[in-house]
Amino acid sequence: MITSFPLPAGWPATEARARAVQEELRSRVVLGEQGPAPGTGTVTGVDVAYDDARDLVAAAAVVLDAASLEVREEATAVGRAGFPYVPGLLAFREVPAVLAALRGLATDPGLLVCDGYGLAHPRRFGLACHLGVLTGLPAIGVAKNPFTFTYPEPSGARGSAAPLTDGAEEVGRALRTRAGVKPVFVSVGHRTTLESACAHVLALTPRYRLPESTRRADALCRRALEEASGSA
DNA sequence: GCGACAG
DNA sequence: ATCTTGTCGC
Repeated sequence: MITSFPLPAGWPATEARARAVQEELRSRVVLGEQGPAPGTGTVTGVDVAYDDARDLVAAAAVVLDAASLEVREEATAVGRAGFPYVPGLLAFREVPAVLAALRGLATDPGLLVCDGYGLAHPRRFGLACHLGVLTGLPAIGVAKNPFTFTYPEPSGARGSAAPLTDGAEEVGRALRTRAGVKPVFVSVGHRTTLESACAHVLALTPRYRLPESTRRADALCRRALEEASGSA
């Protein structure tokens, strides 16, 4: 079923307003909190898939048991994308759909694992920060690319990490989740620390480069998009 | 001005 | 993100 996503208060219509919203909301990011202990409670992966031709966006939220990585609950939401993809403004394209999917969960999401950045962002307010602030949940960002940031290559061993930097500032970490495979780029979203975020990511990657939470959410939102496209 | 640029 | 064949490896 295709729905119309409710937009959060003050939702911007232009890029300039969107950047202003980021500048304003970033003061609400809570840093320094330890956050949930890796391997305990629940962890929720969120991801979004698109069908640009039909202007469809599908979001998925998959709750995993943090210890066993078994799926506890899943939810999806499909609707129209209300914002184009603009580097640095990804959240405005994905947040309404993700919030709709999260509202469909009965289980406590625990930690939110987002596909993209948190503090590793031009204005230090990436998708993971945005979702964290709007939901109040602890959140982290796990991206597949370093974006505009730089990092020294971490050693080839799983678990090795190197700082992801913007000038002299460490905005995240390049973390090797599989030996000899390109690292993932982890950053803090809300209510947790970079060390804890990296520990969570390692706990979520026993076998593949990307967190199980992300892989499950990715597969689910693609499926939801297929079903919606087929019946539209 | 031009290129780069999370998903 | 998405478009796409074959291919190497566990």
